Amino acid sequence: MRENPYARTREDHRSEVAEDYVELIYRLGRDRAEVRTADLVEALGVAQPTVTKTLERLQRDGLVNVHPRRRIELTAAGASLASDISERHVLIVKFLQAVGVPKEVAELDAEGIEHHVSETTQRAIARFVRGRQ
Amino acid sequence: MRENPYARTREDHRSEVAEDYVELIYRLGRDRAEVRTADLVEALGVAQPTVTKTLERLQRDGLVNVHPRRRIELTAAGASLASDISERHVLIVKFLQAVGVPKEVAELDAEGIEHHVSETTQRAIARFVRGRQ
DNA sequence: TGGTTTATATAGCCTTGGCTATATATTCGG
DNA sequence: CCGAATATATAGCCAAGGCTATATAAACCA
Ligand SMILES: [Mn+2]
Ligand SMILES: [Mn+2]
Ligand SMILES: [Mn+2]
Ligand SMILES: [Mn+2]
Repeated sequence: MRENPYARTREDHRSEVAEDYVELIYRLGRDRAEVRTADLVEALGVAQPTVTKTLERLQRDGLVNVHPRRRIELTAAGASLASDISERHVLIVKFLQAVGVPKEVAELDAEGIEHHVSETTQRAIARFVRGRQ
Repeated sequence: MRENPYARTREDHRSEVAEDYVELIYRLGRDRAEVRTADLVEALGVAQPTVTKTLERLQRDGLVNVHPRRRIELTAAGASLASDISERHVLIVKFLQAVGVPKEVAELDAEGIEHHVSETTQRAIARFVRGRQ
């Protein structure tokens, strides 16, 4: 029996916030000495209690360790997820740019698209991007 | 000041369920004499009360007219939105197929991706797809 | 036509992910 | 080192979009 596309999309969305948070923590961690709640508030554009509460869920799910009123760290699982989604993000931006989308717009769209690209599609895109360098 | 990609994605998601419902009602309406709740339940893979409640929201927002215990119709606004999103859906499937994604997988991924493709990107994709026919 | 089956509505519950207001802890400058 | 400023935590609210259980209406058919 054929998979239901709407169910797939709903499923994608259940991991979306987690993916964005760990990717962001991962990326910020390369610049700063440590990543703090305020950094995420700034980057995500949501209210501070939203970040605090979301981090609790991510901790519950084993993706981050939060040292209260101090820094936020990725667990091994969190770092692994972050590096996967980060790679996918970069690839999608390149892909969109390759077909003529301006970088700025590609970045905006990729932030949403990245959560809906299957393994199979990711491989096809990677081949395509490689093939035109 | 540069737009926040996370805010854009959150905004996209606020119209996503509406887009899928009207697109589906539109598409089903071409086969069947009339579209009923049960048809949406089947296609979406959610429980029946979920569809009933969602239709109430869509009616509140002026996208559908629900004749209780009878058929569901699109308003002019609903039909217009449906035709836009339907066109985008078809284009994305073609685009993915053009870079080597199997049709089945393209359909699955497109159902999520379609909600995150900007006007600018849609135009670029359309040019690309046209250019290789 | 009446009884059974099927479809829809209604009640009530849950989690996620938003928000504001405010309390409390940490940090920084004088 | 203390007070002000800043950052974080906590309380409490809300809407969306899921769910199950059950009541009721509509459709079918013997
Ligand atoms: Mn994202
Ligand atoms: Mn999405
Ligand atoms: Mn969709
Ligand atoms: Mn679609």
